[in-house]
Parts: sequence; structure tokens; C-alpha cells
Amino acid sequence: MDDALRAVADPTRRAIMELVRDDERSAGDIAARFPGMSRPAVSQHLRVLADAGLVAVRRDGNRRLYALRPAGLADAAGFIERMWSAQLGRLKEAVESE
Amino acid sequence: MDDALRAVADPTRRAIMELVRDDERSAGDIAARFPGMSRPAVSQHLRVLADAGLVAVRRDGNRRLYALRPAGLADAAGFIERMWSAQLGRLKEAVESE
DNA sequence: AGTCTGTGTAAGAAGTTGCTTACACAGCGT
DNA sequence: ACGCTGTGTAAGCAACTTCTTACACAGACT
Repeated sequence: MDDALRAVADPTRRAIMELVRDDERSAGDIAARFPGMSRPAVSQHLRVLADAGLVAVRRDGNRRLYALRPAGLADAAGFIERMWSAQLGRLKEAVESE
Repeated sequence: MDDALRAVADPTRRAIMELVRDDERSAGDIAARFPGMSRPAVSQHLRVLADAGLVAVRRDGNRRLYALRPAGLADAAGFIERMWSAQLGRLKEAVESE
């Protein structure tokens, strides 16, 4: 989970995740969406995402296709849900004490 | 959201959030749970969490009491949900194509 | 075989983070 | 008023991130 949350902390990486959310995309295609950044920079972000299990990579001839792997967010989602449930619990208390 | 996700990326800060999840705790109380770390270090983490809107601070005489503010995670939760929903969509497609 | 296209990796510069120690300062108790 | 307790802030340092440019290398096309 640590890796996933660290990976997601970066706005560029989140943007990449949104990009590959619905369709597989090649590295070059993704890089082209970040005109202000060099291609290697994007490649490095892709590596971080892949290492964190947030995207899946597939080779297609020359290219590498990236796709979202939402399962990688499971632990992160668990953390957030755990925090949320605290509020729900307190809300319940508040309601009951009225 | 940026701030919240960045704040949550740090494991110490996540541990602090778990600590104040159910009960308000004083800064000193929290710091005491991290024996390997100096008190100012914890204080700085608390500031990051407060700035990100993830904890609420309240003064009680001498002390400052921190409590979880789960609402601060709303945007982060939204992001994760958006990513998750992608998988649900694809799962649906897969099921339908069988 | 040679070259072009698509991509990753290496090395290094610049900024950011997360700590430490030393200090500042408000509120409580004597 | 004075000192003690609880806490935040300042300054500085080491480690880590995130870029950049230069290079490496695999696969497709002729």
C-alpha cells in the first residue's frame, strides 16, 4: 500500500492513470499528452506506477501498452474507508445522543 | 486533493491518522507513540495533516487536541472511486461478451 | 544488413521532504 | 512573579524525487 499511495501522491502520475483508465495506451501516446515534459520523465513515471502495481504493461511489437490496474489501489481504498468509517461511527453516536 | 494525497503518502502520518481516528489526542500523547522519533518531528507531521485538512486542531488550555477529519479525504476517495469504476465497467463488458 | 521508430536506462542537477537540535512562547501552579 | 509543562518554530543537514540530456537497445521495414 505504501508504494501505491506514494505513487498516487504525484499529480502527473494521477493524470497518467486517468489517461489509461479506459483504454490501453502506448508509452509514446501517453508522453505526447504531457507537452511540458520530456518523454523519459513520463517513462519513469510509468515505471513507478508499474512497480506499485497500479498499471499493467503489455508488449505489442515495438510498443508497450499500459492499462490501469485498479486492484493496485485496494489497500489505499481500505485505508480511506477505515478513516471514513470513523466518521460514520461518530455520526451514529451523535444521532443517538440527540 | 493534492495536499491530502501527498500528506497520506507518508506512513508516519497515516499512523497518526489511525491514532486520532477514534479519539482526540494531545500532541504530546501522539508523539509518545513514536519512540523512535523526536517530538518536533511529530509536530511537523501534525502541521502537514492539519494544513491538508485531514485533522482538526482544538486548543484545550495548555494542550492541543487533534482529531481526525475524514472529510479531508473526500477528493482522494473520489479519485480512487473513479479508478475503481473503470474496472467495474470493464468487468461488465467482459461479462456481457461471454 | 542497415536504419528508423518506439521505448527504457544512466548520470547528474535542482528542488523537496523528513528528520535533528536549539530555541520561543503560552498557560498553569506555586 | 517564577518556573514547569506542553507545544510550535527556526535552521540546517542527509536522503529522496523529479526532472533533464545523452545513450542503449529491441522490433519493424526496406
